[in-house]
Amino acid sequence: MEPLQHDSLIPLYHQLMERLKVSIEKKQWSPGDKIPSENQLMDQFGVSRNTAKKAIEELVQVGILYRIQGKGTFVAKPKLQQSLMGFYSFSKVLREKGLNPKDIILKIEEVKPTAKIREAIQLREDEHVIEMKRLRCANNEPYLLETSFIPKGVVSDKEQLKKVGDIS
Amino acid sequence: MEPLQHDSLIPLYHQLMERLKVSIEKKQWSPGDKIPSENQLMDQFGVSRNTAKKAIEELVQVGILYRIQGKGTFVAKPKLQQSLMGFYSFSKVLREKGLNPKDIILKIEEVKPTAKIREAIQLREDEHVIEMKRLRCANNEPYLLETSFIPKGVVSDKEQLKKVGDIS
DNA sequence: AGTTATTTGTACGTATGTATC
DNA sequence: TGATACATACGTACAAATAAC
Repeated sequence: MEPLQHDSLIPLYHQLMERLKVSIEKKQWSPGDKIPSENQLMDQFGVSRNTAKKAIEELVQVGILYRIQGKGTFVAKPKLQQSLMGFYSFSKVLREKGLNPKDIILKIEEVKPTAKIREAIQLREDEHVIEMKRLRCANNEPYLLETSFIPKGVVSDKEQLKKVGDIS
Repeated sequence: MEPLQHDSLIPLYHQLMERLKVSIEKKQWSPGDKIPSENQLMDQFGVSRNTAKKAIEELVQVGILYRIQGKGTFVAKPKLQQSLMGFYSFSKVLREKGLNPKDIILKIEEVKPTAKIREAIQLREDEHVIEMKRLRCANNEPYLLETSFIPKGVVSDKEQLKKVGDIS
């Protein structure tokens, strides 16, 4: 492993961040795997613990890693999987902004898609979709009425979707 | 101003974060205002510069503050205004996750809402809505067909919405 | 059950670089 | 030029959670 460039214009923590990111993308570590501890990164890359920590925290921030005090730092689930969760979690963003959001699910049922919908969403003929109508609220004020057609393959069943809807 | 509790279970940077947040919510500072520098916060609250910085960075993270090197730290635009941008920027989240999202707007026009929609979204009788049909894609794969009815008051006109749609 | 080692979390101090004024 | 403010980076110490013995 080549050393980091301590005289570079690019901050050390950023260089380290990239190294870690690459290692994950190259599948050197898999989701759930423990990556080296801060102390180990210190030795391996010749940086201070603070710098190692900062690099890790950046990656935690973007959802690539997660940390458990006393245990270690681990590779998070792949981006796609995460973002599929995020698809239905607009309100999570709102909550992070302190907006106390609430989505009221008006309708949620499996339907046979019309030809038009099937074409738009590129489904096979036999695939079903779930239709969900949601009234999206922030601070108890509705702001958006939304109808979504979700390929059934994306979520295993209605219950799961409902659950996602709740936490979303 | 009461001092922070250095012996509390709640971390200092978290306490300071709350103080700053409250000051902003109480309108002691307005959007665009400069808040005290790290050094000033050090003196005012009796914490180290690192701790002051950490508190600020947390608030930057959630979009309450923003910083400009050499100038200072400033209060960001109100949350609601920000989140209204976020309403139509699912894809921003996806891009942050590296998913190269693209929303194809299939339809976008001003319509008279049906009574049902008007009731759901709590509109006055004379208010119009914008109907938007979007095909949401990630990595060139469509995953969701969405119909939204957006109160006209939320966005000034179709052009603005389209713009938001583009960057979203 | 208790002790120790490991790992992350918090907090301090210091120094230097970079951008703005 | 100098003063101010944020950015990066080092070091240190102790606390808290976990795991292993």
